[in-house]
Formats: sequence, C-alpha cells, structure tokens
Amino acid sequence: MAFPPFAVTVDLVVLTVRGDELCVLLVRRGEEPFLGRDALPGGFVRPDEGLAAAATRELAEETGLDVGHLEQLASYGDPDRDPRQRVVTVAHLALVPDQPVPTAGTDAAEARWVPVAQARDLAFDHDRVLADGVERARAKLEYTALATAFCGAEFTVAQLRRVYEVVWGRPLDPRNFHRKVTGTPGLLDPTGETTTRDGGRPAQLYRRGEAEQLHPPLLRADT
Amino acid sequence: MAFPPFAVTVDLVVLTVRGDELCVLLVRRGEEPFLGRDALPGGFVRPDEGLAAAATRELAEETGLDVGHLEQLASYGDPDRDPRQRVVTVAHLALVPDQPVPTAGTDAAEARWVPVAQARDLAFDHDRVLADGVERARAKLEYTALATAFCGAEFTVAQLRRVYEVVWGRPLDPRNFHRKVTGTPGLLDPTGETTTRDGGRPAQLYRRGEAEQLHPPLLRADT
DNA sequence: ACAAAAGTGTTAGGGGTACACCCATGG
DNA sequence: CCATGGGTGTACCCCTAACACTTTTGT
Repeated sequence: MAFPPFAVTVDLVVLTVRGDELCVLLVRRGEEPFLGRDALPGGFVRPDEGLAAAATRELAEETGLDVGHLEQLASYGDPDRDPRQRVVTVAHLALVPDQPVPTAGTDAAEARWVPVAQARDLAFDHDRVLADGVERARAKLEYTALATAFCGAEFTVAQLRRVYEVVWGRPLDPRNFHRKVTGTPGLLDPTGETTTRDGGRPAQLYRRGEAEQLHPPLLRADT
Repeated sequence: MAFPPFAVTVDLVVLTVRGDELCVLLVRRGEEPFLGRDALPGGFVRPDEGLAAAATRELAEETGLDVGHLEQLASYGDPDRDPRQRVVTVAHLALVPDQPVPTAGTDAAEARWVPVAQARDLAFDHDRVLADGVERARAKLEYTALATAFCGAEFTVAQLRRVYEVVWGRPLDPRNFHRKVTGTPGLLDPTGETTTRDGGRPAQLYRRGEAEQLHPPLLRADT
C-alpha cells in the first residue's frame, strides 16, 4: 500500500522548580536547521518502540534525570514545521524534582535549565509546545496531586506550597494551604520525621500519598 | 538523512446526543485488517496538510456533518497497533448536534450512530481511543461551555441539561441547573423567542454565548 | 529575648444542594 | 381543572479567604 512517508519524533517539555523560578530543560542544537538555537530535547521514534517508550528513552539519554511524572502533551504536525522533511512530533510533558543536569549523560553535555520566562525563540515550533506544556502543568496542579512530582521523595508542606506559588506565579496563604493539603486524605503520607532546614519551627516531612486527584480542587484565583 | 518511515493518520471520535444516549459515529471496515469490524472514521494525513486540516477534511468526507467542536485528543502509536505497517494516529474529538448521517457523502454510506455503551470490539486500538474521547468530553463539560456544541443553533435550558445528563449518565436538578447556566455571564444568549415543543410552559430559546470557560465549574457529584 | 517559620482557631461570605413554591401552556 | 414542564425563593451546609494567635526552633 502506498502512503505518504512521515518522520515521527518525540519532544519533551521537562519542567522543574529551581529557587523561585519555573525552569525548562533546553538543549542547544548542534546541527541544521536552527543550528545554535535552543530547543526542547527529543528525537526520532525507533521502528519498534511505542511513543511513551521513546519519550522515556530520550529523557534518559539526553538528561539522565529522575522523572517524577511523564504524560503525553499533544502532537504537532504542520507541513512546514521542519524544513527538511515532513515531521510529526508527539510532545510529552515531564515534571521532575530540582536536580542538576548530570553531565555524564551521553547527550546531556548541552542540556541546561532555563527559566521559562526567558525561554524564547526556540527552534521549530517549540515556543508553542513549551507554552502548551506550561499551561497544562498550571491547570493540572489545580485538580491533581501532580505538584508532588516537583518535590523530592520527602518534602515539607512549605516546599509543596512553593511549587504552587512558582508555577502559578502567585502567593498563597501558608495557613490555609497547610490546612487544605494536610486535610486531603491520601495526598500526603507523614514520615514522622521533622526538619528545620528553612529555619524557624521544625516542619513535618511527608511523602507522596496514593491520591492522584484532588477533591476538592485547589483553584487559582479567578482575578 | 535516514529516518524510520511511519504512516500518520487521523482518527475521529465523533460524539452526539441522540434521545437518551450518547452516540459515536462508526464506519464498518471494508478491507483488511479488521474487515467487517466497526472502526472510528479516519484516514491518512496528506503530504501537505496539517493535522487539524486532515481531521476536518476526513470528517467532511466521511460524514458531511456540521461540526460543533473539534479538538485534538491524543496520539496512539504502539508498534503493533496496525499489523500492516508502523502507523501513528492522531485522534481528534468532535462534538456535533444530533443530525442524521447524510447518505450522500462520498464515504458516508457505511457511517452510522452507535450508542457508546454498545460500541465494543472496534478495530485497531479504537476501543481505547473511544474511551479516552468519552472521558475527555465528560471532563470538559465540567469547566467549559462545550455542551452547547451538542445542541443546534437555538436550544432551551432543558435541552442543554439533557446533554449533561446523557453525557454524565446522571440526573441533574432542573431548578439549580437553570439558575446556574442562566447566571453564568456570556454563556447563553437569549433570542427572545420561546418554544413549547416539549409541552408545559413555553421555554426561552438561547444561542451559544461568547464564554468558552465556565466560572465557576459545573461539577459532577463526587459520589 | 527576638526573629522566623510551622501550625491552629475563628469568623464572614460565596456557591452548592435540596426542595417548597409559583407560572404558563395544552388537553 | 389538571398534568406537564419552566422558572424563582429560600434555608442549610461546606468550603474558602482572611487573619489573629500559639508553638518551636535558631541566634
């Protein structure tokens, strides 16, 4: 059977919270087209692997990061999005805890964290892919337990709150936030340990609970 | 450059509300593989058209339906989802008003509405695509004005409520629903006309308003 | 003692649910 | 007059926002 030949790639929007900023993992392109421009990590899907498997493999190859969460974002296939040939890319969204990019990774030498506010003029249509990924992350924090994917294995309520504040770019009331997340059954799993790493009264340490959804949701203010 | 060759298709989950059931548009396959089985409508993306354009074209070719809403759903690309060759499909979700399938359409002769509860054992991985599409529709009714895409140009509050009840499979309080949707600014545009087609007191007729999002959302009960 | 961060109590208000009640038409 | 569906009023409840206040550490 005749069919138009396409290349299929996966691209990755890898987000993390570093300090007070939401950052995305970018690589500098070493070849045409868009040589020298920043781009999302990604690559060709192999003939015998699925889309999710390709995304997982690329993430490991290009970054070596511990991944907290990985999901399909959307597909992009404008006929002229790659000047060389017809390429359809299946973008994925990954949320990872704050960690340095391992330089030992095979292709990771050029990977680095860039604040999303400064990530512009990316190669291909990656500006739009990134914007879609950030919007997806912002929206899913409202009604899922996804924010814990940005934290390490053990974290305090304040660290989880910082994730929300950085991703949404809006301060939250610490008291109400504390009551809300500790009151949601299955969201947080107390370890019994405490920490005082941020000064002040020691805070309880928690692990992610089993809950995936937030009922009721934690809404961004409408204003 | 060498790259693994893929075929790229679009598949369509076309939903409507007919009577008391949520229905999906299916076509019977006339060739191998899965000859004689039901499948979602779809086809190959052409070399010089985008993904959304391909979905729009296929929908027109295979059904000739007036489309109320069309959006990308997700992509599916397991290596063995098509026994002939490697195929990645970009599924789209379409919501349309209740209308008969035009038999004049080119490929539409075999297209027909099937209640989603009875749509099983579809070709390829279309069972899962359909399930994902139905879940997406259910979720988006909560916080968007998408339900109006199932209605004709003019509709009553009760017809809009029926959409919610059929899609969610759960009765809603007519009084509270009425207050809620008429109280959301920009959602409904009164025509000034009334109708008595369902008996009882005449109901106001409305058109879709400009609002795309529902604030506050209309939540499915947690129970 | 003081600063800083964790965590609790309390109050006022918005939106949801449940349901009593009234309105307008057909038969 | 009654059945049927359209539409309004209202009481209760839960959740949220706002903020006063207490607890527990480091310096």
